Amino acid sequence: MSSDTSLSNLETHLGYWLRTVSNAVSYSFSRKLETEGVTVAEWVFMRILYDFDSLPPTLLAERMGMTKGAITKLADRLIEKNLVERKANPADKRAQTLALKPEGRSLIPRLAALADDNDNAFFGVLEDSERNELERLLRKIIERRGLTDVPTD
Amino acid sequence: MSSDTSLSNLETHLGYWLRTVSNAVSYSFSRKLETEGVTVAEWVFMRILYDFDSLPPTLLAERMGMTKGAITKLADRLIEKNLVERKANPADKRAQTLALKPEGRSLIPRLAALADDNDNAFFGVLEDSERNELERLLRKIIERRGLTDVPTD
DNA sequence: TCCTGATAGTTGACGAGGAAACTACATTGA
DNA sequence: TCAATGTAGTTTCCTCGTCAACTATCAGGA
Repeated sequence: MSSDTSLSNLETHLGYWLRTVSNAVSYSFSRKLETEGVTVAEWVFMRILYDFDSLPPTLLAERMGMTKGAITKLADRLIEKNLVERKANPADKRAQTLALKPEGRSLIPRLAALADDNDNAFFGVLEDSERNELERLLRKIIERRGLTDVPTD
Repeated sequence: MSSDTSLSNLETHLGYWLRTVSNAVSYSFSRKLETEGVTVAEWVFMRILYDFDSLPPTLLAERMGMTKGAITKLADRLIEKNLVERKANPADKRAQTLALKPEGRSLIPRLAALADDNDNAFFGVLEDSERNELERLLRKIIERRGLTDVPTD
């Protein structure tokens, strides 16, 4: 139909493929997490907290590539669900710190299992060497580019 | 600190890396497209239409992995911007068809250039062979899994 | 014919982020 | 000491997508 044969195609952009696969993976993951009443962002949030006693919202925002505002709301939701708690910082009344409650902590293994399942469902079709290569390439992009292009406020 | 050393880590999931890179790429792309007053979804929508005289919303939805409802709204926005038009189908009064207006069509080359730029900015750090491999792996996943895990209504 | 069930597209409620303005507190330095 | 500036989080408004209910139309029998 169209004319200009030299015009780049959707499929010629790696960003297109990346978005397509990533959306499918995340959508499927969100469906699985739904059974535990949790979203993908909430999983990431909690999984990060799992490795720390507590973290300030700003750090969470940075690690998750989200704005502070989004973290405030994410934390609100998790507190509402009784999975996370806010702790005041006596040394600085502006600051606070977020931590998993025992209820949240005990949920993590089940969520991790779902994450494993989901990853397998998609990347299990690749050979081990291919999975390694995919990870290497993705890491390389992040490494070289930094994650500069992400909302920071 | 945390206890269970056998628990899978965020970074062990390819889905995590995929999401991270994909978000960065899309976010950066959306910033570039903003200069032309268009979103990423609008670009994809228009680029698909560019290769056809016209398509029914249902087909667009399928190709884009979005719901019919989202397509309705996306089309509304593009019509509002005078880039796309709805055509009635005389043979079936329920059906309709979407097509680029000349204004929309003439915008495509500029948008394609931005897509090229963006792709380069991220994937230019890879060797040619690495880019090919990345595309191959992503295609393989889609091929084997189908795009079953995407909202369908 | 007309009734039943499928199909095309729309709508409204909702959830989740971004942007930017805002509040409260802290720090610095004249 | 205290004004100016900086920093931590919150809030409001906006956009965009899903979901599910809805309208309109069509197709296939009894």
